[in-house]
Amino acid sequence: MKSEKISELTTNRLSVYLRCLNLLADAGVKTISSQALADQFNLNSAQIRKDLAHFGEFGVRGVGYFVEELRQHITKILGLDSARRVGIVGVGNLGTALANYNGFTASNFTVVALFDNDREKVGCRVGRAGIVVHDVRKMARVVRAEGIDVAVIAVPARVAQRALNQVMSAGVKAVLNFAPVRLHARLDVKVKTVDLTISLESLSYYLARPQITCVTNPRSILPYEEIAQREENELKGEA
Amino acid sequence: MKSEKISELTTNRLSVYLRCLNLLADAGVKTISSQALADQFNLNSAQIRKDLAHFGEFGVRGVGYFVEELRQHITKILGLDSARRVGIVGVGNLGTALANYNGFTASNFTVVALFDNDREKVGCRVGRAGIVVHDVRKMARVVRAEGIDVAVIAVPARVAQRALNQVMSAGVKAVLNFAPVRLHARLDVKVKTVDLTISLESLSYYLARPQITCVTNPRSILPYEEIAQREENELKGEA
DNA sequence: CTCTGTGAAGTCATTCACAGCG
DNA sequence: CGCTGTGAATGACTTCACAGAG
Repeated sequence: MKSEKISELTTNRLSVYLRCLNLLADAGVKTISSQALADQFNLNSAQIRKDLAHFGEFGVRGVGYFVEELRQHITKILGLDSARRVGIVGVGNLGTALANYNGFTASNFTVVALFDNDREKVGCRVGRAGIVVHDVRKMARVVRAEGIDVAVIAVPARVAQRALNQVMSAGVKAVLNFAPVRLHARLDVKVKTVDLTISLESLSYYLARPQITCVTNPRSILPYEEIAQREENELKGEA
Repeated sequence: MKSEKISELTTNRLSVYLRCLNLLADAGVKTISSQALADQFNLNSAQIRKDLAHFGEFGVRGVGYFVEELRQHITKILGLDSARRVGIVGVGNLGTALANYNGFTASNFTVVALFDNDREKVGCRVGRAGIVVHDVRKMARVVRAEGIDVAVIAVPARVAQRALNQVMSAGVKAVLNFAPVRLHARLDVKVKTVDLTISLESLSYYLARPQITCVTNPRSILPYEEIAQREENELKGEA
């Protein structure tokens, strides 16, 4: 394992590889070549080999990679072998939806606490799991008591920086932000923003220019057409 | 307006500039230089000038850009001057949260229909606006009747490709996908995926390596420290 | 022979630096 | 002067292409 800097593009792809390897392992596939893996998502095989090479030599020449082994390596690289405890700040529509979201579990994340500044909401229990809503002002205490590693910011843009500041004061080092603002964080705190406004407006740009051939998802015409045909046959009674 | 290909990185930034210009306009600011704009989000001023130059010469040398004028230009470039009608496929936690999401409105998007394959849900009305849930098999008809431009896929990963195929059959050309899978789309259909799993796992990677200095948000130490101080003073009764 | 790991080449994106307009 | 618009330089990421392991 060399200790150079790994770009976010690489870690994002590792996550994609892992997802695929989990499926392959479930399907009982034992080995896979970088080329076969690359074919799954229109990627270059050298890219995959380079991404993995940052962390060691996992492959066997002439064979490829052992699925189960590589799966475990990437799981460890991404830190998904140890459980993470999540706190969600903001119990609105989004915060509530995220509290119920199952996708966290597969990645070894568990939502253990919710925070809101609305007196009405504090003390309530939310969702299937009945997670309790704490007062934001008690954040530092709850973060310590519950061992929270990761915060999710699901408050209005107006108060997102304030929420982040509280989260940072409480000692949380990793934050997933859904508010459509650029937040200022300490250098030792990792903030990742999911900005729906940017995604939507960027879509709108392409919608306004139907002549532009889609840049994302190139080379994916052939496999689709087949699937589409099959699906369309399943639709009965629609013109 | 030159007709070269505009990268998604550029359209994403345009969306960020627009957000900032809207705030400036509200604050009564009349003109702004690329440098002042760049300072707002740790960006290079040449980057901003280049981004804008793709679409025309909007600036005035020695002065900068007129806020209101540039705001209108970018709004038009992103196609946000004409209203967009959105259909959401999948009325689970996420679909419901999105149906109630206010952020759409600011970008001139309106959610006009929901779709689900669950008989229990079809016919129900969801959220404040009481948007009706249609059977997915009626999608083509509803898309035509309601003039839907944009689809949001909020179904489980397992059935996301099927949902996309139905959406494409119905003639929708722009899709925002929340399912954690790589979807295959026709070349004339723009799909933008928001993958929470990737975001989370990528965060996990940095969490597993506290020694790594955060790569995103560089150069933003000084302004934060002040704000943090102010905020922390607001927190009474917390250690 | 096949498929990895990797330097070298290529492509795309950002930043520099400055001519030239207002 | 100050600030835009832009070629030229740099840097980041991807792909090529091949030596060498199994």
